[in-house]
Amino acid sequence: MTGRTGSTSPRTPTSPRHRIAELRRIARERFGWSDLAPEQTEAMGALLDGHDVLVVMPTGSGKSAIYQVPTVLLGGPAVVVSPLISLQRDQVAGLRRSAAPDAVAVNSAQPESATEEGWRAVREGDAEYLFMSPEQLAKDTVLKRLRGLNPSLFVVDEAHCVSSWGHDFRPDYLSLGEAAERLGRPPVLALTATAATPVRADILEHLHMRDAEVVSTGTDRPNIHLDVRTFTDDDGKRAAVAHWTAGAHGPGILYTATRRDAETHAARLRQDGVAAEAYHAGMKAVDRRRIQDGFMAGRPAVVVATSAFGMGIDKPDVRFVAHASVPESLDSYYQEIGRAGRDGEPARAVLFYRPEDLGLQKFLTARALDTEELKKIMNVLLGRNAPQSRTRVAQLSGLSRRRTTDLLNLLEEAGAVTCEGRRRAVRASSGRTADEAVEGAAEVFERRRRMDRSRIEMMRGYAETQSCRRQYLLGYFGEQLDRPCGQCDLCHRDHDGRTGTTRREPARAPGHRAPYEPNDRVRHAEWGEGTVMCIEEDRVVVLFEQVGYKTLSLAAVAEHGLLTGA
DNA sequence: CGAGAAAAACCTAGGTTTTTCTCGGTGCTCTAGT
Repeated sequence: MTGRTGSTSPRTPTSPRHRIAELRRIARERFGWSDLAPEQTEAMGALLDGHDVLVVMPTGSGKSAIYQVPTVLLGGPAVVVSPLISLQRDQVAGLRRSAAPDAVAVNSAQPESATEEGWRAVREGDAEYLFMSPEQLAKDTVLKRLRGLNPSLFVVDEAHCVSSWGHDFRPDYLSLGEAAERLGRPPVLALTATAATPVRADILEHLHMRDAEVVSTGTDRPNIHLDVRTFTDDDGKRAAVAHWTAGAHGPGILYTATRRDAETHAARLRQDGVAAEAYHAGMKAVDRRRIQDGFMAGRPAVVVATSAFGMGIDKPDVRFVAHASVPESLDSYYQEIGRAGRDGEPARAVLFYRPEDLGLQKFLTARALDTEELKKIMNVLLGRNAPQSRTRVAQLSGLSRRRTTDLLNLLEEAGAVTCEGRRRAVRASSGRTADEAVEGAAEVFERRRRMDRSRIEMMRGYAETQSCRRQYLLGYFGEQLDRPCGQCDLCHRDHDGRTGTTRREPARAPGHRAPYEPNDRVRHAEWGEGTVMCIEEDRVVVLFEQVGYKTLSLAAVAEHGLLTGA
């Protein structure tokens, strides 16, 4: 096999129909997939035409095929950004077992010899898929080598991580767009199972996607029954969680907010004779692997876990996902319950809710901003005319590399610094003092925090809504469900009337147009412009760009003219 | 923001109540010391 360095594969112009037939043939012969869904071929076709594509499809519906099949036609390696090394391993192993082209991974958890062998295999055309973390793509040496390979696709798997992790936990996610540019800017493909409006915006922006085609199959998972149980005291809730989970039909996952709760709930379930194991990031890697593999194979039947568990779990027959405490957003919640019922059979999502639990989530999203540190960085940059590397800025300001990246991202978003050239060197924007820059960055930080807070409030909204849960949930993701779902606790309450409440009518009388429809653009005097997300019976939820999600009473809106068309 | 542990205060000598303190979630990578 000759090396691929320097060669670009010519794209043969073919008719769309011929091309789809070609994709189907490859899917069948190389991957063993008997058919492709229209959404899959649509996304593949767009990639072959050189477009960027954002795909929002439930896990298990064949998202990976969307880059795996076209890569064969494009004749260049695909760079696949994957958040977890364990995930990379699974994906590499899966491709090696098939008749499809081979895959390799580049990461710190394998011997250097293995990594070198991986580079060689891709260079000489023995492998077509190269899996790596965002952190790898932050390194100059890695980007240089990649550029020499002329990648045909830049794929970001689990792309919601850009939004959920990039802003603090794993800042290298925010530099992936830059990385794609530096390795020659092939078409960018972002894959995720769920993405609300602000998450999509984050993905498109930070991956530098241009005129991206959005392919979405709809978020709804109608076979998952939704249920919320509300409690006032902690002990009562704990007892109910233990009792319900012990009696539930597994396999299932019980999510907790803390590692300690994971341990205590698991111990209690074992006492009750349930094959349950705790799982969290504080455990040894071998134990985590053992529990995950065991769960896939059927034992333990129940994993009691923090949010560390789940990504890459594609077990079809998970029958329930219960939450002993609320997560920090509906984005996370839907991601987690989406692990239930992938086989299409009935499954249950139960949230054990106590308003006080929101406090922990508020704490976890309430990191403080150190303006002194921001100022140090700005003073370093303002004292120099030439652009500085990030490492140099860290040295000069006496801050860690990690912290520096974090703060520079903030300053960049505020327009106080600009990044130049291929090396992402930074310099201060002209005409701004250090204080002004710090103020701007603090504003960006505040806006982000308001958004985080408003997400928590939407979580509260879901738990406390009195209308259909699924309508609320889908509304959050910008989708409309025209009638109550009949598959949640509130719809059941309405149908059998056991609780004595009267059946609730839909928000609008027939033939009468509601004052607002989802996706309407509106303006609020104080909160600025926003988009209507969903309408409950007497309330409307609006996503404002500057302040996040807000729930307004329709009566108050009408009486005081709070919202105007924008 | 809230839970649970530890410390302090209580009223009267070692248990009980009140106050203070600490901790809480996600992973990569590189390096130093076994």
